[in-house]
Amino acid sequence: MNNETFGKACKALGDPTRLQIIGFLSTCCCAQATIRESGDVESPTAGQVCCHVTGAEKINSTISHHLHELEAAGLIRMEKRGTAALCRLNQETLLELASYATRLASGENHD
Amino acid sequence: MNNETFGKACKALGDPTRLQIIGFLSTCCCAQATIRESGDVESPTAGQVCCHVTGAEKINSTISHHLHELEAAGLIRMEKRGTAALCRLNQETLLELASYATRLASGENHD
DNA sequence: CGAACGTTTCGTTGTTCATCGAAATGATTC
DNA sequence: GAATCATTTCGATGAACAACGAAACGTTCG
Repeated sequence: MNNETFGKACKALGDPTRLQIIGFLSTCCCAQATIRESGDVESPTAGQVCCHVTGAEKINSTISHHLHELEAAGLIRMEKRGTAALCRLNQETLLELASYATRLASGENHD
Repeated sequence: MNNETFGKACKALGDPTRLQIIGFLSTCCCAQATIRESGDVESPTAGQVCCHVTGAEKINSTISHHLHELEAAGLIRMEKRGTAALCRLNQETLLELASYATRLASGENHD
C-alpha cells in the first residue's frame, strides 16, 4: 500500500455511512455469517446491508453508490450471485492500512 | 478510539494535502528533526510545513486551515513558541487508528 | 511606540460529494 | 415471453469543503 491508496482508503472510511457499512460487514462476515448447505460462508447482499445500515428506510441507490466506492477503495469485494450482489470485507486492505498508519507513526514510511 | 473518532481521523487523512502534511511531519519529527541547544527536538513551524508541502515561500492560509483540522482530529499537536506555531505528529492517534483498523479486519470491534 | 514578521480569521468562489426519486438493467420464475 | 425481484444508473439538488486573497491579530525587535 502506497500513499495514494492509503489516502483513498481513508477517504472512503471517512464517511459515516460507509464506515457503518464496514462495521456491519466486519461483524457480519467474521462472526455472524450464515453457512450455506455447501459449507461456504454466505456474504450479505446489498439489500441486507441496506437494511442493517439504514434501518430499511434509506434509498438503495445511495447504498449501492457507497458499496461501489468502498469496492473502488479496495475495502470490500463484491460478487454477483444471480440477482443478488454479495458483499464481503477485504481484510487485507484494512491490515495494510493499519500497517501504513503504524509506519507513519514511527516515521518508517518511504514514499 | 471509538467509531466516531476513527471516522474523523480517516476523514482528515483522506485529503491529499493533509496526508502530505502528515507524511512530512512523520519523516521530519522522527528522523530529521533539528536539535535545539536545550537538547529538545524542535518541531517544524507552520511556515516550514507550508514550504515543504506547497513549495511556496509565503505562508498560506490554506495550510493553516488544514493544520487545525488535523489538530481537531487528534493527528497532530500544535504549540505556540513566540510568533511561530510548532507542529508535531501525534503518534498515539495513528497507532490507535492502526489498532482499530486491525480490529475491523478481524471482526473484533464492539461498537 | 511602531515596524516587521509569522500566523490566523474572514468572506468568497468553485468543486466535490452525499442523497434522493425515477427509470433502466439484468436475472429468475411462471 | 411476461412478470417479478434485486440492483444499478441517471439526473438533479443541496450541503460540505478546499482554495484563495485580503485583512486582522499577536509577538518580537529596533
